[in-house]
Amino acid sequence: MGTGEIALPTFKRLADSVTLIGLVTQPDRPVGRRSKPQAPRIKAEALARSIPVLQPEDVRHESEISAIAALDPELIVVMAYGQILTKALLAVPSRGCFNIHASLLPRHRGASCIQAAIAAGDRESGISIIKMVERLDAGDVVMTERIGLSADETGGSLHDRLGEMAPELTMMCIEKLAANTLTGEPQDHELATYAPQLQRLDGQIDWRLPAEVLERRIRAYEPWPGSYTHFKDGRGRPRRLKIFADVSVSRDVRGVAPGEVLSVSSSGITVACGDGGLVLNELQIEGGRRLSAAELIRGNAVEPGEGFFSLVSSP
RNA sequence: CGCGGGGUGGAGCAGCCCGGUAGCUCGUCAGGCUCAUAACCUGAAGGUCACAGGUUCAAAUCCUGUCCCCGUAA
Repeated sequence: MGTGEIALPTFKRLADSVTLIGLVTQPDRPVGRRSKPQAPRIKAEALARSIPVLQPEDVRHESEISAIAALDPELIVVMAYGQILTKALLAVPSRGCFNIHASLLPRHRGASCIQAAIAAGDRESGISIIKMVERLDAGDVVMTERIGLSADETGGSLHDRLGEMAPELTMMCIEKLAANTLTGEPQDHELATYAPQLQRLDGQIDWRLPAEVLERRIRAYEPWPGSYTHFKDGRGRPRRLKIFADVSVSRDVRGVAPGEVLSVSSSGITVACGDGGLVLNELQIEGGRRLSAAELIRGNAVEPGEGFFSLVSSP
């Protein structure tokens, strides 16, 4: 069971190595500019291999569970599926349900575990495979693999690295399971943290936060949900400004209101934060292309003293 | 036909509302200044103003249609 892109490498590996009797993934959702329903990529992969695909709107429903049970699975592997499995479903496969989770559990349980690791400033993250229980991401850990995070790590880069790591670990897990040598270790629930699902609005920057926090968050939220703020253009219209992960922290910034532009040069636009300042190097005005600070300055008059701001003031 | 921006010399933008053959910053090329330079000075090249049709003496600018790019919603 899986939906997210991160599950693709593992899905392909499983399809090549074991008998996949079915894929359960989220229904096609309308996405994009013309609201075209779009199928998860993993669905196309499954169809190309003639693997049956189920796309229940809600897997908690009895009829959906029996449809899965009808396939008579020995094992269910879950990765970035997007729905919570109920007790009844967890009991379907004879060898159980295992979840491949993109963080070092018990740290960062939940949907945005990858972003959370970077935003929290963690030095390392990794993949955990757990035996699933009813409580979200709380089952015994059966496999773990760690990797270090680099200083310029983004959500996207970590996502891809973890996605590539998962197949190997998954296969090891399955081999041990087949040999009856798989053991699990209970999580220390006291240490658990939760990373709730992110919304677009979460990408709005609150300049009152310390620059270091924002810098990490901007990296974590790239490319999803992305980071943005607003500014007033030449005609005074508030316009959305996307901020990409090429940012750095500027130290000696004092006595300036958060959100105020401190300096503008081809080497970046410096904005005051709650503590310190952020130097923005790569930006995109809504409707426009993604530009370096140098390019943006040429056509758009950004002056020191102007304010960047949030349209929805967060409490 | 979800909502909203936008398509103007190589790049980023202004001009469009109040029609009269195009401007700014940067880049490129040539020359100069300089120990030197991404700095400065002088000059030059480079644009069917997305495309098609319409209105008009005259359209980047007004009207209609088409294509393309971008942001964003459930």
